[in-house]
Amino acid sequence: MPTARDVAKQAGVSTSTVSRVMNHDPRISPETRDRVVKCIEDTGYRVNQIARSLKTNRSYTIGFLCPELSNDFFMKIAEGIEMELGKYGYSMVVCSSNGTIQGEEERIRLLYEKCIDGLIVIPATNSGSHYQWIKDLRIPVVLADRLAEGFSADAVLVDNFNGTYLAIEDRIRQGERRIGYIGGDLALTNARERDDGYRKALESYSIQIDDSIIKYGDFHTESGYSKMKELMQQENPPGCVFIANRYMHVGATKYLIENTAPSEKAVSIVSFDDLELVSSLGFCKVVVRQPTLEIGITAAKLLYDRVNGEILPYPQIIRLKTELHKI
Amino acid sequence: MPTARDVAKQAGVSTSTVSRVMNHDPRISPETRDRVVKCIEDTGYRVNQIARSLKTNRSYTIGFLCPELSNDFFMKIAEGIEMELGKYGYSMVVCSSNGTIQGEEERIRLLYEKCIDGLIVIPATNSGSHYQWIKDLRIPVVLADRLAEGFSADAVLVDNFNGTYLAIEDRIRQGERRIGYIGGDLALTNARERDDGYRKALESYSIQIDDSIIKYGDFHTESGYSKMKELMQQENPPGCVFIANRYMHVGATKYLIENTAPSEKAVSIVSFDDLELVSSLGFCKVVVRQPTLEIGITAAKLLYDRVNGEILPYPQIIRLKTELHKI
DNA sequence: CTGTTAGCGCGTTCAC
DNA sequence: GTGAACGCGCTAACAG
Repeated sequence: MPTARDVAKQAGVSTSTVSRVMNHDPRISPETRDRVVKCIEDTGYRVNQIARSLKTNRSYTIGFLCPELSNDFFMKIAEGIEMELGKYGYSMVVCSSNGTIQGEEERIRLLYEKCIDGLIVIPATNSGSHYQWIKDLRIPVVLADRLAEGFSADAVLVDNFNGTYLAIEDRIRQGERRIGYIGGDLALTNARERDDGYRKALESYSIQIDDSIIKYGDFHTESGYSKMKELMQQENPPGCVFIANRYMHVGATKYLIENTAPSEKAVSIVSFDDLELVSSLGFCKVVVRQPTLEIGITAAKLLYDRVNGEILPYPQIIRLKTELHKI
Repeated sequence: MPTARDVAKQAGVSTSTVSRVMNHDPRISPETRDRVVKCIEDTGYRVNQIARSLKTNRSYTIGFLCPELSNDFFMKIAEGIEMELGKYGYSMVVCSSNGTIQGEEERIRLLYEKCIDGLIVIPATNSGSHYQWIKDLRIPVVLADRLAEGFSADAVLVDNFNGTYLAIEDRIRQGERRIGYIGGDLALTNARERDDGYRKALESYSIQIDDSIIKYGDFHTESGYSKMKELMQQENPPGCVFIANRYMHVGATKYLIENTAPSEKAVSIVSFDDLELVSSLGFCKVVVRQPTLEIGITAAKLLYDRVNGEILPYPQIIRLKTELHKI
């Protein structure tokens, strides 16, 4: 591991000169620069970012905290973040909170000790007061996908309400009157907004809300399966079901495949987010698509601006548009 | 951001004492410790890991480099790594190589500058000579899922050959004689091993290899679709097809759903890795399951041992068992 | 048991 | 245009 000193010695200059060359300081003679550059290449010298960070107080590292890693949706967001911040030489420490507040607290402390320049988090629960701690330490925080109660901060979300509203409206216009609902945990703001969109759409068309065809899962596959089962086993099942996210959509579809005679396909599905395959299966008629990669990119841009002291109104709540996609 | 000095001043001790308290140095009087601990809590002091790293030459950070982030398989591995190394206070910088050597080179340099203690990589291509650079700099490297040519290192893989062999054998015993194959890019060692397993199984049962029903995709959904299409549009399509990974399995299944009359289900599928849904669809009869999370955990353990100078034969090539799962 | 000293590798004055 | 000197926050070596 050659250091600046090694390069300096070999080039017959001081370490400050090496530092200047590394940082493209203009007031350095071409000859010296060339000589130093050559020695840098010869020795294979690379700045030690740790040492640099200590001096400059910037780590060029940001944290990404989400409830779980093996989740396509979260990781698509991560991908967007990496794409965007990678351009500026940032790297990303990825942490899983395991869906708990304790997990989040632990990870946040860890990230703070690592001197991250900023943090992007997908809240695991509806509670966000513990984020305040790191924010007070002057680390910019950007929420993604969901808001958190008790914590006001920059956030990048999608238009859950309108997306859902339009999807339901579309089904109503197709003549559907009895539309069931499989939602997510209402503690999560995105789940709540989708819920609101569903109810508001029915209300707008003077359709009575029927609580017996409204079920709440946890955004995971199994709950999609079991909730769809509950719906279908009623004496008067809905003719169409809205499902609030992709994983529950998979589970619900699984139930339908296993329990529907090939001829009927009585039930249709409307869903937030689709998955491969699902569209070929014939159950799903309409999908609300969200710009997942964009969520990451936008959050990264926002964080970048905050880290670099860009003057923006606070907080920035950015809503990205969803898109109604008919299959 | 309070520092050790602040705590020291407040507790009326020196910074080394604070440091000792932080590091649980036993030779420190209970009274002093208590006083210092109290001041630590009062000030909200946390070690600056950057400064610590500079001194100790350990960052307690490892790198995880993989071809893409929005990939369930890779991220399941990442999850395993985080679970295991998180126990020891490590965090993980996640980078995407975008499937290219240049991407890998870039990221590796970045990670080196960040002074990672070790690196786990899922090779993007069959070429691995560029990993040598960081290994020569005394950073332990562990490969996951695939090997890379021109680079000998620790690796955690699954038993691709046997897994495939047994799956094919099972089908042969079920009376299947004409078994097609949709493989991955043979540049990847895991794809090659699965290929060998397929061929060897046919050979063992004296079944002639028929190149017209052997196709190669790229492990992504679209290629699964198009290769299955090619197979099915032949005059004499296979009655059973082995598919070498989950994403191609999804694509292939998609083709079958869209092009198979509900009554027939003429073709059956055997696959490496299943996905939700796929098992309910009736096409897939046998799946070779790999312990994905375990790959990550095992790679992390191995890396941990290397980082901590554990004496182990070099290189360690660990093969995890796959499991034949009938649906 | 605890304080003093030195230095990790770099960037940044401030001289020259 | 370049070098010497200092300090970022911490830990390790040596005293006492």
